[in-house]
Amino acid sequence: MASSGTGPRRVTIDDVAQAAGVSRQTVSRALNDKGEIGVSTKQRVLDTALALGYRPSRFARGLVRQDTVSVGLVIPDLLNPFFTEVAAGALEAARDRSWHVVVYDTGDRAEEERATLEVIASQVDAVVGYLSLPEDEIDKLTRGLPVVLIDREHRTQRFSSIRIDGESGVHAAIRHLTEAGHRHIGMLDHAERSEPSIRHRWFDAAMSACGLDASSVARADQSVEGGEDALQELLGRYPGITAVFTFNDIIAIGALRAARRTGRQVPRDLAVIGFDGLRLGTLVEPPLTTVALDTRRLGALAVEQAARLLTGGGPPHADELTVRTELRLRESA
Amino acid sequence: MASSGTGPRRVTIDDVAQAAGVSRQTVSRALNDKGEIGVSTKQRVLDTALALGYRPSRFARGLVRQDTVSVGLVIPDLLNPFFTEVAAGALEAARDRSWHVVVYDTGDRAEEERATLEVIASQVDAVVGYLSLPEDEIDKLTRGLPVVLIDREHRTQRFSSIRIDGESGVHAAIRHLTEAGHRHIGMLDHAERSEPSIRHRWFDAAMSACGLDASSVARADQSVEGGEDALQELLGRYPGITAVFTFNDIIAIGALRAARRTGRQVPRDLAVIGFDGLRLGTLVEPPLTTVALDTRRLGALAVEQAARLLTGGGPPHADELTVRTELRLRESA
DNA sequence: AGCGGTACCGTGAGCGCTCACGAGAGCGGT
DNA sequence: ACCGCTCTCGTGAGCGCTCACGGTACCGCT
Repeated sequence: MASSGTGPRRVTIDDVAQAAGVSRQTVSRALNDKGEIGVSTKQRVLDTALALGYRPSRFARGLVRQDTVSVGLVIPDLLNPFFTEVAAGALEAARDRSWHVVVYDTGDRAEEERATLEVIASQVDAVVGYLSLPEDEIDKLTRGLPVVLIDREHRTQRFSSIRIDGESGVHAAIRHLTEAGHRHIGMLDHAERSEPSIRHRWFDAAMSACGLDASSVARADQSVEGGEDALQELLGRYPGITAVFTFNDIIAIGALRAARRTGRQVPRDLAVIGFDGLRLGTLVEPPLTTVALDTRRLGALAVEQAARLLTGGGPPHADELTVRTELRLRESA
Repeated sequence: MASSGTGPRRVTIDDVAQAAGVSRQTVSRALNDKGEIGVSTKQRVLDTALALGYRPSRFARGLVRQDTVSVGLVIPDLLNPFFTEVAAGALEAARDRSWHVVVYDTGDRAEEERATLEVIASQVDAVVGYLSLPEDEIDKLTRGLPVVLIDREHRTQRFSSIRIDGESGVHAAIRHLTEAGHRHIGMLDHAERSEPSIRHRWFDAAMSACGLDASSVARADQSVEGGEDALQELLGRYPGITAVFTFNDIIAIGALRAARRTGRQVPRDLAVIGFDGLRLGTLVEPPLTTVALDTRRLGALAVEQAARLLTGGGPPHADELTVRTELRLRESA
């Protein structure tokens, strides 16, 4: 599985000790900058250690002084800017705790996720991230490991999760559109697990609160291309649409491109509002209006919750587990 | 430093063994799905393990069967799409080897990089990434650990590095511009370590090969805003400029924005060519012409080289350590 | 009864390191 | 000469786990 093979035995602390004519403990002292050691001996030990190519075993060290924590961060696709930002937030929070973060990119494949969880269980102290496997399977694979899910509903008490509260944000978005005179608003939903997404439910609620019909929906892959295709389909099926709300910014950007390609001016001919508030949205033309949330906080909260689970700290306040959203007006709507 | 404190002793394999009325070995067999164990005993052991909340120590396990490798990936800013892609490449290559990747984001601060390297030395088997500290300091902090630098020149034999060969790509870019009639071409260089970058040297060489003057240069921070500011400055100092080549795509995108803001049409009034070939470049308006390289391969090669260093494999061919570039024509030039 | 074989399970050792302790040397003070 | 103390270094134990053994029970067969 790895490097060892039948190669030469690794250089241990005892080898160094013997070569330098001292005891293990003295070598340890030299390497860890502890006191209780003469300067000349220290230098001699350090030299021989270097000469022998000695490198302490992190396992042996970790075994005795149990002071390092590492979390596994599992995400479907690091190249998706949304997950990148989540990861960045997690890394930052981990750094504050001097935790180590082992990152796994599953490529959005269930099989990879399974394999990752399998191997992760024996490598980290907690798991954090976007998991898509069924709960019972996750439970089985992680065997008691603390698990923090991000943006996912779950039934069992077995897991924690960080939630996104998009209700008010989506509401504000739809209200904004109606105030601009839009009556026929469509949505590009994400195609996950056949059932409609939570974001779609927020859309439904907001639409009916405004007395509008929310049935103009198309499904999109979570990619720019997916957004392009889906907008084409949506406009084909419901030609009267003057505005779209999308599952996320990536899809919205696809919609922007498709709109341009079909000769529509945004927002004049078609208003577009995304979801996530990615930085990327400021770079496209026109800059994307979006229901923004603090993505980095999403990752940060996840590791903080993992920390609580690990130390057995009390249950957190609900708002420590949810991030709120707000409408961020730019130029696409 | 971490969770332990004076908390209750952790549950060990012996605790489980005692509670289940069996030996350690039997517990081990149950947990690792080895044979030589009765089904009923196995179930009983598994149950008590779950009940006690037992989780095997990765250190103890790693110590005895030394079969897990992990690399530390150090990058200045995960949110910079370039580094994101490099990281993705590294993750993928690591997955192929079933290695673990511990990611550290230094935020481009020397102090963080130092702290990271310090802690990394006792946590991983090799270090890979973008390091900006002086060589001797890196050497001191990593103490014999295999280190693979990306896109950085180095003097000592102590390190390996993955190089970018931008010469032909930049040449093609400049040639493309001259063939389009441009005579006055500027560059937005990155402001690192006061000396001009290697990319700037390629620019110099390509310009003089075309018989042009390469002195119109401004320095930019490695961000969109940095690119905006720098283009303003460049156009202020050299008003005759009709085309710019930039240190990277991020800066180029800033240039695009600044051009639009100042009422210039790209590429009609100003041609822009970036460097890196980020996906992001396809999303901006107009799509960015760029000197493209395989960023993900950059990361992948780095971990592959780390693997060679770890196994003491022979020296690689030179082209296994460099990635080439090519001009990718889109619409900004 | 005796034998080999199979299915289970336990025992010692050891992975490489650090921690708590103790030991010796040297030195000054009384 | 004695005690104290400081500085330096070594020794046993143990972190939690797996591996290579060795042992017991029970089966069927000659």
